[in-house]
Amino acid sequence: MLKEERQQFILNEVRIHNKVLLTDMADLLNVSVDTVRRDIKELDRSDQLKKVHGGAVSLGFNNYNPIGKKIYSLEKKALIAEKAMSLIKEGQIILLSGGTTNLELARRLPSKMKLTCFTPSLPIAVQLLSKTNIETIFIGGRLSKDSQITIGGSAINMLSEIKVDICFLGTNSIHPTEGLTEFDWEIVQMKKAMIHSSRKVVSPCISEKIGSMQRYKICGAEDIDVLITELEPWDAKLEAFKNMNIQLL
Amino acid sequence: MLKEERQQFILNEVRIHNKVLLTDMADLLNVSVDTVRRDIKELDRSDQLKKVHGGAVSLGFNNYNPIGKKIYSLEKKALIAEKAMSLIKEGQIILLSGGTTNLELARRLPSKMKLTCFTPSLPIAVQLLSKTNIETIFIGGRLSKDSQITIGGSAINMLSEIKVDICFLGTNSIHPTEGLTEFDWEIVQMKKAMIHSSRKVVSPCISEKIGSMQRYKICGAEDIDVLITELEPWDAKLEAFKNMNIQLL
DNA sequence: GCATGATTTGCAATTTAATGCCATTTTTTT
DNA sequence: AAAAAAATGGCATTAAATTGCAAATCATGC
Repeated sequence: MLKEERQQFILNEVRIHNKVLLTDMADLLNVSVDTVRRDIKELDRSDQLKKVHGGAVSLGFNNYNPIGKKIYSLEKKALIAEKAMSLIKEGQIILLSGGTTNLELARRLPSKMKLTCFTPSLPIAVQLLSKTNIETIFIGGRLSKDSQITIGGSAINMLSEIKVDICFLGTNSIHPTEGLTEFDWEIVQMKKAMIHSSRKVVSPCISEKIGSMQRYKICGAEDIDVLITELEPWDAKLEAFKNMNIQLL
Repeated sequence: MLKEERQQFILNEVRIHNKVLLTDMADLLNVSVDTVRRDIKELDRSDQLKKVHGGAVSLGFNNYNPIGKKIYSLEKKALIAEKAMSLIKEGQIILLSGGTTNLELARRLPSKMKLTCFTPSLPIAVQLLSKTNIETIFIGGRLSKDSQITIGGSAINMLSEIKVDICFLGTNSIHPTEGLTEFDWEIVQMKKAMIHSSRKVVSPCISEKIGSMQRYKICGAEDIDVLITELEPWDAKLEAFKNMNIQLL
């Protein structure tokens, strides 16, 4: 196998997953990690990806958390995404907020399923490009560099003009009494607008985030219709949500 | 077997597989690897493929943009992008249409330059994410899967609400008398709206596209302010544009 | 037909590049 | 602070490139 092929492969993996692990690449390509490291170093020097400790990430899609940890919670997010899939039916209009869990969901949407999909998230839009039967409508606005979604008046304005069947609301913090909270004020505004534009609100949320709280409130826990976690339905952490008319998945 | 035949065969293999191994070719053609090496060297010198350690790959083998399309005539586009850079000044508000030439331009924008940048192009937005001082505003709308830009009423609407200093209008076809033309009607609408929102219209355009024509008209050649090509200013192809009050770069 | 010169091809010696391995240092995680 | 994972730099091994050279092939003009 040519060096160029290998590098192309790595680049391709990065394009698809937004990140790669050195060890995975070494495994898949049957070369030593040193070689992959050298390849990634070259690709980094030629600005085709960004080298990070343990692997590489695609340019622009900055992974602020270390890559190893990310992979770990990725499994939970994958599980949540699988569950979320069961809520989606052919022909529906859905709205995907940002966040890596929703990105996992977007990745899993079958190419053959006819859907209309609104999103303010750049990585999700990129992911949806490859799904031939999904019509993607991007919510325009000012791009926030760290969350990689559009925010601001123009985006909220565009949201105010739509009504979708289901909104998958990437959730950073959820608390039985305090509800859904966020660190960033502008994102709060976006999420409020999203809830307002949706008939049904689904909150995919990994268990670590249950019970946590941040500065600004988006809505009460009772305002969401479905809570999806990677936990089994009888888990203690979910107890507090059981008499709230929330469907637990 | 003639040398010509052999080289044609190699070229064909490259076209089909995007790569060839030196040893495979030597085997298939029953000649020594030295011969194949010499053939590949010749083909490389005449720009028909790219020679690499151990074989050859097709031209443009690793010219991928962030979303995964190959960029052809990268060199020319890079040159145009460099020229275009000279038109941009700190603090300006610019509008970048889609197209790979503009993508090259976006790639070159210095991270430290303060700019506000509107774009309906997904790859360009991704590229701009990593530029810390550039505020990016994404024009929302329906995403066209092949051009990877947003189109449709919503996008045009958003464009109608802005006014920028310079618009870099990726150009598919330009003709001295027929003006700028496009194949896709929806993109025509977008480009018309972009022109309308801009004080100054710049058309970066590789020389192959000069003189060509497509189905729908965007605007007359005289409606653009600057034409940037990779050619020298005295090139014959540019003659027709010289008495049109267009700045040539 | 065949001698001549140019081109093409294969071979061998040498140089260069790619890869893997390992000891050491740095970074990350616990 | 200790342990684990990853990065770095040096070195050895192997594969490939380069160069020079000689043999083979070819076109040509006589």
